[in-house]
Amino acid sequence: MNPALLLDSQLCFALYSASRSMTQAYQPLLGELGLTYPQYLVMLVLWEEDGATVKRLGERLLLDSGTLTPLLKRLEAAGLLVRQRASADERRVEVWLSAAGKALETQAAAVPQAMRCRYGAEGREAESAMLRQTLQQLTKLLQGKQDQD
Amino acid sequence: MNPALLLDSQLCFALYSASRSMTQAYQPLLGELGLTYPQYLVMLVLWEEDGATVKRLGERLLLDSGTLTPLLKRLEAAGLLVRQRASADERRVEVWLSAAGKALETQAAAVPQAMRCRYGAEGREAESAMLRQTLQQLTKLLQGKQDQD
DNA sequence: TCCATTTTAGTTGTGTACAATCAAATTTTT
DNA sequence: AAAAATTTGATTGTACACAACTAAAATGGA
Repeated sequence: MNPALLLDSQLCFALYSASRSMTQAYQPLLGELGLTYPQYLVMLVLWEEDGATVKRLGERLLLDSGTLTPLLKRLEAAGLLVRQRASADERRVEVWLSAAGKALETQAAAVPQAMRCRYGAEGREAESAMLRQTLQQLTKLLQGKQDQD
Repeated sequence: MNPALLLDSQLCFALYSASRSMTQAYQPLLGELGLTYPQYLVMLVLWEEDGATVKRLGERLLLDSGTLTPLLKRLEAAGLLVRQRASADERRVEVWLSAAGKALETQAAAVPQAMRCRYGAEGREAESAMLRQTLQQLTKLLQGKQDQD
C-alpha cells in the first residue's frame, strides 16, 4: 500500500469531509428559514448587493450559471426574489429581493450566532478567523492555477 | 447590512469554496485515470482495505448508501471492482477490486505528487499537515453534534 | 457599416449528496 | 422458538455542481 495514497493523510479529503459536515450542521437551522445551504449563500450575497446579476453572483460564489439558474428559479418560486432582464444590456439578468427576501435577513442573523453557540466558537474568534484566511488563500491558489498550462 | 452575515467573513463559505476548488484542481489529473473525485476517494479506501462493505466505505468517507450505491455501480460498470453479497450475512455487500482496479493504484500514485508539484507544496509539508489536522478536528466537532439535541 | 469576437444566460446530460422510505436478514427479548 | 427491534443496502425524489453546448446581445475593429 502506497503511503502517499492513505485517505486520512489527504488534505483534499479533510477539506471535502469538513465542508460536507459544515453544510450538514447548518441544515437544521436553515431548514427553519426554508433555505438549503447554497440558497443561503445566494441570499447572503443579495443582502450585501441587491440587484446583482447572475454573473456577479457567480463571481462571488465561484458558481456557474448551470448551478445558479435553477437555484435562482427555486428561490423565485419561493417568493424570495425576482429575476429581471436588465434594460441597458438584455443579456444580463438582475436578481432583486422581494419584501419577503429582505425580511428574511432579520431571521438569518440568528444563524451564525446559533452556530457559534452550538459548536462553542465563542472564545475562538481568532482561531476561526485564522482558519478562514488560510482557506481563502488556498482557494486563491487553487483557482489561480485553473487557467494555466 | 448585518456585518455578521457578510459572505467573506463566513468560515463555512471559505470551507465550501476551498473544497470545490480542490475538487476542480484534482479533476484534470483524475480524468486521465477515468475517475471523478468521489470515485477516487472510494478507490483510496479500497486500496487500503479491499473487500470493504458498503457500510465500511460509508464510515470512512462519511457518505451514505444513497450516494455510494450508484457510484459503486458506475465503478463496477467501468470494470474497476465487483460488488458481492457476503455469504455470512446476506445484508452486507462487499466491494472487491478487479485486476484493473488494483493496477490503477500505480498510476494513481502520481496524483498526489502532481498536485504538490503543480501547487508548490513541496516546502510546505508541515503547513499542509497542520491545516489537515485542524480540518479533521473541525469535522469531528461538527459530526459529534449531529446526533445531539 | 458590417462582421467576427466576446459576453452573458440558459439548456442538457452526467454525477454526486442526502432525506425518507422500504425490504430483507440478523439479533435480541421474552 | 416466536415476536420485536436492529442492521444493512437499495430505491426514490429533490437539489446541487459542472462540462459542453446554444443563442442572443453587445462590442470592436477593418
